[in-house]
This record gives sequence, C-alpha cells and structure tokens, in this order.
Amino acid sequence: MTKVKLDDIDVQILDHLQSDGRMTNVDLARKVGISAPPCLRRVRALEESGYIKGYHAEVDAEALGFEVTVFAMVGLASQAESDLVAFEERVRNMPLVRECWMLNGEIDFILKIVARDLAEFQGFLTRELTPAPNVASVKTSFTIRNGKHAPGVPFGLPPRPARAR
Amino acid sequence: MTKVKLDDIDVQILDHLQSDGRMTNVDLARKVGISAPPCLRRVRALEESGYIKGYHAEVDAEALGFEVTVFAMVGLASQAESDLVAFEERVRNMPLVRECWMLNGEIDFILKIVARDLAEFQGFLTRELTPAPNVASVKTSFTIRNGKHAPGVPFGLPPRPARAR
DNA sequence: ATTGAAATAAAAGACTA
DNA sequence: TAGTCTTTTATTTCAAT
Repeated sequence: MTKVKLDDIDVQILDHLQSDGRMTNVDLARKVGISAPPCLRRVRALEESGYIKGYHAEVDAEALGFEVTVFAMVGLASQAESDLVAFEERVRNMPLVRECWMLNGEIDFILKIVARDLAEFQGFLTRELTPAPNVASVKTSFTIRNGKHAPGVPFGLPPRPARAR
Repeated sequence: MTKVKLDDIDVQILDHLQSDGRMTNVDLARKVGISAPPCLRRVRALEESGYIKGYHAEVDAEALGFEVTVFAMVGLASQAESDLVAFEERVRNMPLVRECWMLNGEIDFILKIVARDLAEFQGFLTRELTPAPNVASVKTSFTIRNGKHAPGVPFGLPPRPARAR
C-alpha cells in the first residue's frame, strides 16, 4: 500500500498541493511536466499511502472573531506513557486546543489554543485545562500577532546542505 | 468588497472547507442545504473577502523525512516596532521556520521550525537564527511527538458559553 | 508507466423568480 | 439572494503504446 520511494515528481506534487490544495489536476500536471491521468494517479496514491493526510481551507481567524491565540506550556505530574497518552486523548476532545506537541525537557506539552475572546479563553483555562487530571503546571503566553504561517514542511531545500564546496 | 456579516450558511461552509478543503462544491452545497450555484458564489465571496486565505494539503512530515520539529523561543535585544518587523521579515525568508508568533511577556517570538534531521536543524540554529541581527536569546524545545493537529479555528462552539442556565 | 481519447461529472455563467 | 438551465471545463476511465 505504501509506496517504497517517492521520485522527484511526487515531491513536486506534494510541494504544489501544500501551497495550493485546490489546484486543478490539469494545472498540477502541467506544472510537474506530465499529463493529467498519471498525475491524478500519483495524487491518489499519495493520499492512500498517507503522505497526504488531508486538505484544509486556511481561514482568517481574526476576521471570523477568533481574536485570542495562546500558547500554553503544560507540565504533568506523572510522565508515565499511559498518562501522557491520556492527556493527549483529553486535549483531542477540547475544541479550543488546535495543536498539542509533546516536548522534551521540563515542559511536557505545548498547546496552541484559539478562542473568540479573553473570557472564553479564561473560562477554558480555569474550568477545563488547569483542573484536568494530572496537570501540574500551566504557563500561558498570549500571541500579539502572527508573523509567518507557512503550511507543512520546507520542500525545496538543498537535501543536504553542502558542507564544503 | 468585504461582506458585512456572515450568516449561518457561510459559517457552515467555512467549517466544512476547513475540515475538507477539496470537497466538491456539489457535496458542499448538499451539506449546507442550498443548491450548487449559490453555494459556489458564497465560496468565491469568502475567498475574495479574505475569510478563506488559501487551501493546503496537509502532508505527513515524518513520512517525508522531516523528522525534527522544534519550538524556539526568541528574545530580541530591541523591541522597537521597526526591529520587530525586521525580525519577522527575516524569518519569512527562512524556509525552516514554518510559523512565527509574536508573544507578550519576556519572550518576544515563538517559532515552529521543521528540519529533516538534527544536523540540518543545528546548522540552521547556529548559522542562521542565533547570529541574526538583534537576536538576544534563543531557547529551543524539541518535540517528541504530535498529539493533535486540528486546522484553523474551533467553529461549532457555543458562541458564548452560557454563564448560568 | 505514460499517453491520448472518450465518458462522466463538476464548475461557471446566463437568466428567472 | 436562491434556483434552473446551459455551456464550459475538469475529472475519471479505458484502450494503446
């Protein structure tokens, strides 16, 4: 099911779809230099093998009334694997938590939280996140503004930065 | 150009496209309960007014060989607005920096950095980020794994959590 | 595995209500 | 502003190389 290796065209397809997920297949095919049918087959294969996990419209949070974005650093009392998994499962059911990453070092998790306003965020923090089982510490940092929001991964780098030339 | 107010159908459209950005207009129209042409007109209006900023394929970073995701907390020497903007402009030209948020408090910026491997990240950190003008401090936290990655904003919440009922 | 052509389906536009 | 009809364009399948 999973393709063994991606060739250069596959990577170009991923790069283009990462930038413009609604590009038509004929445009995509033209840009990567093959005809439409094989291009579509490659896209389907990339989807089925999991290299493409989904497609999403990027919305303007502020314009839609979500004016509060906060990063929360969460420390847990127990770092047993089952407790880490339980915490992840819990945040998966918290709509305001948009991203959750497990970190090394002192802090156990970093969460990206999006709320309509300060009241909504405060209610979430004091009634849902802080009182959650096993949560030992929560430190929050409010975002002032977003300076860059690039999707996904940095294709188009030198695969290995040449060390000496 | 910008629509004055979004009605319930517009919000449903945004919610659906945020979850599945390649849904066909016919499917979308059916799900929100209107016919295809007005649905497409709404989508175009949402795009042109900036509520929809773009569409992106979500790719599997690890499967594609990007095994290092790091959050970096960056403090600047000068927080004059022109210097803040200059830093944002600089990270916009760093492909490994995928997101940049300005924060309140001690730390000035949080960056999400994606690299293929530790060597690539270390090279970036020591040769590009730390030596950049005005950078006073950089603290990095490596991610162990991703527990949740939801796109965009939490539609489908009670618009105001009822305070008493 | 790609191409080129045919069939199907969706998107875009004109018009009506 | 929504809906119906029509045209255009894209997607998908299939035969052939």
